[in-house]
Amino acid sequence: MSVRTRVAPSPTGDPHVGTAYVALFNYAFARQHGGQILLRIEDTDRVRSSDTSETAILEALRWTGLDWDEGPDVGGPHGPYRQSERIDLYREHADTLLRTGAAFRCFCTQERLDALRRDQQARGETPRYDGHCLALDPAEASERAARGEAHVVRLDVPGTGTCRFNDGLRGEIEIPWAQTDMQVLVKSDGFPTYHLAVVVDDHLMEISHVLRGEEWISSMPKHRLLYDRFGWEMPAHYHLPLLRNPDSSKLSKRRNPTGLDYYRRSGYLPEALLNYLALMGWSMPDEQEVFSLAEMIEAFDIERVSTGGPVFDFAKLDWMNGQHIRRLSPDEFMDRVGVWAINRTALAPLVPLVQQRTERLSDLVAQVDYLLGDRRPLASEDFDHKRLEPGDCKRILDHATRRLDDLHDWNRDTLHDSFRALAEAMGIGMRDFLAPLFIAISGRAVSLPLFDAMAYLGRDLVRARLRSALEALGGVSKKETKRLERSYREL
RNA sequence: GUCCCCUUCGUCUAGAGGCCUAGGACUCCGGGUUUUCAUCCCGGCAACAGGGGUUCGACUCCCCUAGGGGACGCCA
Repeated sequence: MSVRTRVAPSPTGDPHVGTAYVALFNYAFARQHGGQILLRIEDTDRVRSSDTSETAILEALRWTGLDWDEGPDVGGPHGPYRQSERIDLYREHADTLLRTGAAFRCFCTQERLDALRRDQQARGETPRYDGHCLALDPAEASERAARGEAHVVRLDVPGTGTCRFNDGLRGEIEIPWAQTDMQVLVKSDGFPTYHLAVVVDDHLMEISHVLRGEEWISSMPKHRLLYDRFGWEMPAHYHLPLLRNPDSSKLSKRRNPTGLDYYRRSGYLPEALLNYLALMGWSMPDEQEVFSLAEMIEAFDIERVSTGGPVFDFAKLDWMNGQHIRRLSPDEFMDRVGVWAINRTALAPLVPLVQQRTERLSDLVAQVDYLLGDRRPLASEDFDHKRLEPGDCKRILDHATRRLDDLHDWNRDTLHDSFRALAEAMGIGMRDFLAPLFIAISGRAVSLPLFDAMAYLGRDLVRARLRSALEALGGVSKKETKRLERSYREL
């Protein structure tokens, strides 16, 4: 049987470094075995999925240097590769489950479900659907459904016994069925949930090996049950460890840059990033640390993947990047600088900002240094201001960060509007409000227009600078975080 | 709270019962090369979570405890 793996991102946000991490292992594994890798877009969340996100993810993944044999952009024999275009397939399979009694229609209201969950949690139980609608007569249920009554389709999960399954890295794992919820398979909007879609697609797309994040282990019983109910053979599953913050929690954008865009813009070479990610959980048999993708494929062995959650270490990433940069020939080096930012496309947005402020061409570099490179390191004195206390600055930086995380369209005007509204809500004049932000973003009190600069830098770089500014102000304690959270909510 | 997973230097890891006086890399600290800096080279600090077993012998196997993480959504 030929090896087929897949990478299946959900287009609900910015391209994540974790996606590249999992994609890398899927890629190396498939290529190592002379198999194929495909890319599938998991856009079954109608509310959160967006085309913008999908485009950005594909582009970011391409930037890393990985590619795929089948996907929404390249086509292939198992398409479509976008789940939103496969709805009929899921409906058909849900019907099969309904017909065989493996699943049932559920008409319970959100209120009932919420109350149920509350009670169970109060009693210290794992929240789980109580099977209320299981008692419904299937014929009657489908009649109600046919009349258009809102409902979902749930998986019928046994209440007792144990589910056994195998994880390629950990061996056999047992989870009591009582821990597994009667998962919603089809939402009331007719779209499938992840669990139904992933099983149907992995089977139909002939995936032989699933390499995915560790957070899916607890969903294995649902998937195992679905494969069994469909009478399908289950692919081999390997759950990769999760990338961690320095405090060992799951890598999160609030604490670390998680966007691939951050790494690209900060001047990391994609091959260095990939090399570093490879080291997060895998090592060469001879412990060679600096290597190319081709060398990795050559030597890759899934058995050598370790299970402990690796902490993402920027110091080592920097060293790794330096290793790759120094190995470039002078010609390659010049080319890479060009590809990075010294090209017409990347520079074009800066022209309207700098041209009218320029008398000599040599003025240019000093004006854009913080846009092309890092801004200087900050100290708390940098935020001294005649009308703002350090506490005010913290509040502004914190609230700005929160507001930005909720901002969907990232451009000069939306940034302006959302900050104006925020300043007003906080009762601070726009001029004062912007002062700490200028420092945080540019490192200077006077610089190019703030919103243009932020638009140019992009989400990830801006988030990182705001966080580092907050740290320069002494950081935010747990207690302060709580207070700031409340203060933001009350705006 | 319940269930599951994980546990070697600060960090990433090697180690698949004797090769371990536990090796490498990053960071840090010394020293050398270099007009400065960086690179490069040399050296140093630093770990098998704890407790029971199994065995002639445990970092390696088993159990318990502790710690960390994840899951518990009509999100993926």
